[in-house]
Amino acid sequence: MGRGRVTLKRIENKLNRQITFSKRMSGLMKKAHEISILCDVDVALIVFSTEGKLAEYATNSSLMIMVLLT
Amino acid sequence: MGRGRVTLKRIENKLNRQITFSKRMSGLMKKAHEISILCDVDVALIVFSTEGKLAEYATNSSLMIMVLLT
DNA sequence: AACTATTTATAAGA
DNA sequence: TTCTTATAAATAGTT
Repeated sequence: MGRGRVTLKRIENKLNRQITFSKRMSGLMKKAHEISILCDVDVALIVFSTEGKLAEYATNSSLMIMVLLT
Repeated sequence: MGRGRVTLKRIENKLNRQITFSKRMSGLMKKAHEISILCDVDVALIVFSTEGKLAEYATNSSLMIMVLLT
């Protein structure tokens, strides 16, 4: 997407990696939300690094899973 | 996307709902894989309905979580 | 299961 | 670092 092709390889520059993470995480959560509504499913999504948990998304009914993992 | 706009509402037709689930689940797992590589993070993604678990995706290091939930 | 017209996501740029 | 925009990518409807 965007101005160039994606190369599936760790982004070495830390700032660029953080920027990409922030943008893509929004996209991923939006997609997760959409599939949950459109297809009437529950979704639990957890993203973490060695630093700890970075982000999470969960529909109501899968909240229990998130609690277990928090 | 595609030939029409998305309306964020449960797809009532069961076949269409299953088709959309299949298409979007592929997309979601691809995106999850991409962010894990590009941003060097671990991702766990679980999708289920009242029928049971439908799909899952997890990077190596978050496999433990998936095992807990299986 | 393929195709493609279009919408949507996003990499760079400002 | 929020906003823009050119372009890549996802996908809704179709076959």
